[in-house]
Amino acid sequence: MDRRQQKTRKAIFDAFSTLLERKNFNNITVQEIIDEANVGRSTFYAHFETKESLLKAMCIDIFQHVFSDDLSQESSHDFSHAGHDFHKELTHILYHLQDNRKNLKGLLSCDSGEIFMEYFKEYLEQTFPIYIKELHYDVPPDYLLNHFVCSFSETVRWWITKHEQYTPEQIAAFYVQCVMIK
Amino acid sequence: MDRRQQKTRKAIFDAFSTLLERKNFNNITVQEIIDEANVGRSTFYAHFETKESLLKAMCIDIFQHVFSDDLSQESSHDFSHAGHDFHKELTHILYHLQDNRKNLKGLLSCDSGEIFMEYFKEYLEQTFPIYIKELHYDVPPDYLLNHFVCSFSETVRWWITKHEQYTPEQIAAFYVQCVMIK
DNA sequence: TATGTTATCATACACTTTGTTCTATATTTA
DNA sequence: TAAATATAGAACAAAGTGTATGATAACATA
Repeated sequence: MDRRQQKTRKAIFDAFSTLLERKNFNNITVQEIIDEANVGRSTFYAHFETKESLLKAMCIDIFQHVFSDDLSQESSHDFSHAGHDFHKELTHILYHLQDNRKNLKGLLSCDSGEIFMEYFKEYLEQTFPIYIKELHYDVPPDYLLNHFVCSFSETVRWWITKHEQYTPEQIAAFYVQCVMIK
Repeated sequence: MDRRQQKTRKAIFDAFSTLLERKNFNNITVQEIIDEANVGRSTFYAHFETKESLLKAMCIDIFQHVFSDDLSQESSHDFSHAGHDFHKELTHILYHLQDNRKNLKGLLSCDSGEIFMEYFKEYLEQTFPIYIKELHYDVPPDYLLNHFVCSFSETVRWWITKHEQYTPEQIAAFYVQCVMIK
């Protein structure tokens, strides 16, 4: 990739991130991003079709780091250890998210929040099934998956936006305690 | 209230509802609402400041019906009956929501979904505490409340948008089973 | 019924934002 | 070095927003 493209892309990402700390996604204009990034108008549109494309690209960027080294490949998944592995995987994800908390606070603000959460859930829907497939609830399987996925993503939102004082381990413990019937 | 105002308000609400069935909130323009409602431009702005105000007004309208006759006033709240009352209250809310499912499907579509969900959660946050105050989890109280509220609102979204075949009783049962540790 | 009040309509308007197109310039790659 | 490519900057059309105006119609009330 051309160094110029890399620099431009980074400048736009950084500018977007800076703006997200100050204001809602919907109230940020392309012009502001351009000014903050110190980049030409046509240059921005050479990289991203719309403001939404930029948001999506940033989400994908974050999730690539969070879900790249997949713990589910590393550890055993006997039924007996399922709870323990699940807890480990969650903590792992939470640590990666904590590294991005500066960006996440902006992404989770009001309007862009829904978009971020949608992508987040997509990843979780791929990750969670192996951990909950052994559970026997009397509910439709896709309801159960939705419940686990939504509860966790909302836990993350609760943590990042309002309760940063807790550690990833604590957050994982809160979640598991509420969601796992013993 | 002037009959003309009532008629205009209803026309705008109906138009908005119709448009929400066809397209996302963010892609609906004020001009489209005006055309569909067959109402003058300045008339629209005499009623609502922005498109978002209209959305908010519609949400409030729905929730007024859903949460108006508050079951929590009617029934006993001994600890022993808490579970039963909670189930009854949930079913009651779900029936009201089912009556509005035509509007809700539109409101829950992508972009406006977040806004609807926010208001919905505000109401639930007022309704739920009495039902969960007796539960003793080792998690922060506001995390627990957030967990119950989010799980239920996401249950509603799951139901309205994708699984309308279930009855309110079934949905309430799914939720309670997943959320209540026995 | 007569009268003052108020909501509506239609139009026009200034303003903001968007996304495209163009050319000259600078940077990169081979 | 030469060809290819990314950028800056400006200009542009198009779409949407919210406001202001005066004429008309519907309303409430005495």
